[in-house]
Amino acid sequence: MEKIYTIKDIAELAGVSKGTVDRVLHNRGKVSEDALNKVNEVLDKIDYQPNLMARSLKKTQIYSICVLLPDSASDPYWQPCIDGINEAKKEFKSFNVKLEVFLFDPTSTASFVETNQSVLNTSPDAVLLVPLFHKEAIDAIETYNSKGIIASIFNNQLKSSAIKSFVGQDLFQSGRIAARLLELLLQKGTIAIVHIDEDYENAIHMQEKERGFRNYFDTLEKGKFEIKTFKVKHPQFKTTLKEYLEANPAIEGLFVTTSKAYQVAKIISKNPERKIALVGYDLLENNLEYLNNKIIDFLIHQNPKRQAYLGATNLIEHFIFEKEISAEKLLPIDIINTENAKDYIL
Amino acid sequence: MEKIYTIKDIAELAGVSKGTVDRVLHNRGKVSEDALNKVNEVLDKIDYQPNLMARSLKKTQIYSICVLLPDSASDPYWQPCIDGINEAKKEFKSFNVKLEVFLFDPTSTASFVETNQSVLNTSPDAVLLVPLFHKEAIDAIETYNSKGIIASIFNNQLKSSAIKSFVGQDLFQSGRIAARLLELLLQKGTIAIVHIDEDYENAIHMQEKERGFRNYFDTLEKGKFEIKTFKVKHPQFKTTLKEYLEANPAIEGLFVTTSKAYQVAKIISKNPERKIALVGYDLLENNLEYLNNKIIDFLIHQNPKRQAYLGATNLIEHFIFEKEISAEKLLPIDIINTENAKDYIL
DNA sequence: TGTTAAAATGTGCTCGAACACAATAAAAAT
DNA sequence: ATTTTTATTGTGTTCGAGCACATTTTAACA
Repeated sequence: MEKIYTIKDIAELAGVSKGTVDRVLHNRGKVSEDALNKVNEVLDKIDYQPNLMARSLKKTQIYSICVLLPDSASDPYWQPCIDGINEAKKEFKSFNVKLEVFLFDPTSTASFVETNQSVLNTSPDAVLLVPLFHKEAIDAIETYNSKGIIASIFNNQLKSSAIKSFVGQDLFQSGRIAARLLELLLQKGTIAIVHIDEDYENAIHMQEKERGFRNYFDTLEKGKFEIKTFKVKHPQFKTTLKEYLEANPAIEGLFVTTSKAYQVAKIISKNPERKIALVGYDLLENNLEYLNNKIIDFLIHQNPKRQAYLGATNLIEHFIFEKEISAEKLLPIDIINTENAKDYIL
Repeated sequence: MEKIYTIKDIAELAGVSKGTVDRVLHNRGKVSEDALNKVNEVLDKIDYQPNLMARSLKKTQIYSICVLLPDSASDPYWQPCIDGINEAKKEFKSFNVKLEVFLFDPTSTASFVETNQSVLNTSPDAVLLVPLFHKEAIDAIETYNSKGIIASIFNNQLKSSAIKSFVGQDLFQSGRIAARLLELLLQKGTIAIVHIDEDYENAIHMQEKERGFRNYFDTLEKGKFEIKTFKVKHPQFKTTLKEYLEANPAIEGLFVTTSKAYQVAKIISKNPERKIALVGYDLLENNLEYLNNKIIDFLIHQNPKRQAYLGATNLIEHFIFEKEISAEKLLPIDIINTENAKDYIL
């Protein structure tokens, strides 16, 4: 148990007043070289840890953090994010931080831009956002940056020097995991990657997952597996997938790169004689239902709640504990089957 | 943004002094009925949240928590626990808590008893321990309890009214997960549950895992799987398992209930013509090696680091934030394969 | 040498809760 | 009615950091 030093202790050891120590610690200047040396000598010798209670008690400034994410009314995937933010809120409610959530419509670029404008008008100290629209997100982040507002992102990776922090998963690896699972389920055969509900060109996450998935099979003994790709957007989805499967009777496995595996499961389950292995993403209620029916074999958990929570706490702790903002935090990629699913929902 | 009330605010609203408010809040008595009513009326109306910074700044009492766990020199499984404790230590170093680790020899009951005695001599405020020896653990916990020392456990479940908190996993469910994985790997056939390195009678975790494992297959269509059990303690282990497998050529899958799957993998790998599916526990380096060689198909992660961390923070937050101690915290049971293993190690 | 400006240093208050102690009011005893 | 006892209420200090302001020291100039 080492002694805990206070500013007063340091002042006494250095033979100066606590005002001077304070000036040295925050290098506010107005300190003679002589005094500076005396204080630094003491600081080198001891390990001074400022008392954070005292600091945050004194500081009256309230740090404001805005969180921008898609409205879960449009896509239930986002609900856990709000829960994660609320958890962070609760945990740090005693501190001088204000967390405010702004929702935008994930189907509308305009809504995203507008919401960013609203956030900008509150001139917060930091913004945590889901960069759903590539170009617009970059624009928004650069605007924040130019105004001295810290910008962090989560869920979707995005390369920009204006971004201070990213929380998410390694999507390439995520694709490899799906591949490994389908390998175990099938041993050999034809598998289709199914991209639904989003534009392939705009959805980097789909591309990365596909890359990882194919990469895994490329390193395997050749000839065992054949990998196809199937892309389709929502409205026409049902009939097209049905036709696609009928046209490709060799397909024994599907990898759905979005959280919409339940839609695929619905179609598969109509033809129970044809057994098709199915791996998808996210613990939506619809997905869990088909997981329990064993139509879906595995789900990969992207842990949106934890992503949001960590994104928020990373910023909060930066402000109140002066912690370094970690540039990248990759979450473990959880494999979910019928038996461990319930542990992850809460 | 609701207003944050202070004791001074309450005093003004109730028309009394802050000393009186303080006496009401901590019901230290010496308050007239009239004053009590006035203060309570205000308290009912507003949501008073004491400023924890101010409180812990004033309080000079240092809470002491002792952590008792097996020495990782005897079993590398325990190393992550120490890491978890250190993480908790670091996170709360500014607060008035002292975390002290005491190690015991997991192979020696006497060592466990002695270490508990040492802990008792420091008369801590709380103890967090791994109750490796059933009877002795109960005794120790009751002693702590009688002296007003809070006792929490992690890793191994133990039923006793003297225990304030348990952090761990649902071991029955854990067995079911292993079962589900082996079902997927084999479709049908003979599987053996392998209990090694510990006394089956004293190791409740083994029994629970076996129960869960068998329970899963009991609910399946009969006749597809046959489940056997194989128990052996360390020294004679190698030859006996080898003989057992030769005597039972039908066995196509093994479920190892301890962290020693690598020992089984070593034997299996000597005979590559015979393909045996293998599921075990814990991300020890030896296990990971065989996982990457695809001798081990899946590992189940018990997350000892997080168990220790949560056990510790649960107690810490009880002391400094007056949080309720949660009686039971069951961690998710992570499924690990070649592709997501590295995310869980850190 | 005296005066003024500038630089350096020290002092004292604040944040909110906790608690010791002083002050006041009410009740009891003379 | 006055003193003493007891019950109730209020005041003031502390914790450590941060910062405004007062004070002292040193340098610059007339």
